[in-house]
Amino acid sequence: MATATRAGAAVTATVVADRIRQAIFAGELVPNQRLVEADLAEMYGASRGHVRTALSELTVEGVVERIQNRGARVRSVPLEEALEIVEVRSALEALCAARAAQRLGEEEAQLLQRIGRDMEAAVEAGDQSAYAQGNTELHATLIRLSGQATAAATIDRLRAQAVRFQYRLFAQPGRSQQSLPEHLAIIEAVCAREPEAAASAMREHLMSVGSAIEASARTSG
Amino acid sequence: MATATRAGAAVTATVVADRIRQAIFAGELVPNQRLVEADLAEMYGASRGHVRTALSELTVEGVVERIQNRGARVRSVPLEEALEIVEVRSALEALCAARAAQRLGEEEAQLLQRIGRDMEAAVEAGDQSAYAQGNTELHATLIRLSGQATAAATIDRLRAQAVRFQYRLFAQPGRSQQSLPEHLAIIEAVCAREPEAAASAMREHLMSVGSAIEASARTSG
DNA sequence: TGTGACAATATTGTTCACAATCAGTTCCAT
DNA sequence: ATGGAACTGATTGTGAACAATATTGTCACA
Repeated sequence: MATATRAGAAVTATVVADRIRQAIFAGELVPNQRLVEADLAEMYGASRGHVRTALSELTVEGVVERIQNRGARVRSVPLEEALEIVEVRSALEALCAARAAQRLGEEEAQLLQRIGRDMEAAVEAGDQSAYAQGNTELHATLIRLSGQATAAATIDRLRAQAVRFQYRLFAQPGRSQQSLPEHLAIIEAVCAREPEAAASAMREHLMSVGSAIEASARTSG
Repeated sequence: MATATRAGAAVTATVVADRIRQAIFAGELVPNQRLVEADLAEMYGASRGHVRTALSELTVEGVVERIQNRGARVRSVPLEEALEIVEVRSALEALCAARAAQRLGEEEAQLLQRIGRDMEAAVEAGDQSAYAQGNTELHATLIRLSGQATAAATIDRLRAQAVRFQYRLFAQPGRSQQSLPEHLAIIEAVCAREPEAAASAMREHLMSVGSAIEASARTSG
């Protein structure tokens, strides 16, 4: 159980919302888990009112589900919706990849290539954690380089919703071997400043992610 | 000033949020207009607490802006961001158009063609309002036929943010003449069950919308 | 006339107590 | 034993009171 924050600190609704989001992301709060207002208030050292508005905000974001008079729980995203989310992400990240290819400077190109080499090394060394980190870094970097703040915010929210399925993916054996070439293809296309090719490569990669999620869910329940 | 809702009715936070959203959409609340909690509470017959959480939710959605201790106001979306929104919509609606083309039944095809004829007739008759209605119906129908609930929700939210710019667009003389063929091209591609062509046509159309918004904003302020 | 300090007002932020509701349990009549 | 009505404990929903903060208005003084 987490220790309460030091007394007297202003724990506003936004802070509570961040903590809960983070806890869901870290797997400390699992889907369908009940979120009792009083418990959260004590846990984070906030008033119940703040917890309440935090839960309202998280409901709008789609990570929490509320039922009248029955409280809030971590929303359980069904497989079907997770696949939809991947499709939407595919469209948006393809846009970002294309824009990144258009705006790419020499320095940024080297950064992307460095990330590619790290991922390659991680696969060779069999270091899953390093590979996962490289994956996150690559996607985040491309989104950042695209300069599309709106797309970035949208993607962030969608990812937060489907976080459960992301985890399963990296646990899948042989997954990194399959996705590495896809990632390298994206990097290559972006560094070649070819927007169309970059978008294609990203779409192809996320289509493969979708298939992997589906396969993983169908077998492991 | 609007009359208060009948006393005793349960005016929950969600209802207040809907009303405010609607008021912004209808242009009754303009960008940068201050949203004083007590006023809204009286106007909608809700308690201040409900108004407060409604404002929190709308802030998350991006239609309202809040500053600590200084209250809420209707967020003024800058041109730059509006153009970003159009780009993101372009990516998402292209996805929807493609999916709609894949899933299209005979009945739905006839519906689309009917909408197309209506829009054509509206342009010939010079009926701006009918054309705008057809435009809304076409986009909404394609999104619905795509079966992509996630994309639909995302597009809805984005449109709510940029509503101010939509208005200007229809006021622009000759705008319908330009966009009609784009709309017809979308309908044709979808009815031909060609996903790629449908996506292309939609992208092209929204690119044109982007240009028109930019032109309109640069000249009129 | 302009400027700064100060007071008055308006508005938002926070907490708390109480009402409403629900799930589970007990108990009674059949 | 079984179905259902009433009870109980836990939890959420609601509104109002109070505190904190920003904005506006006032006035003395240079």
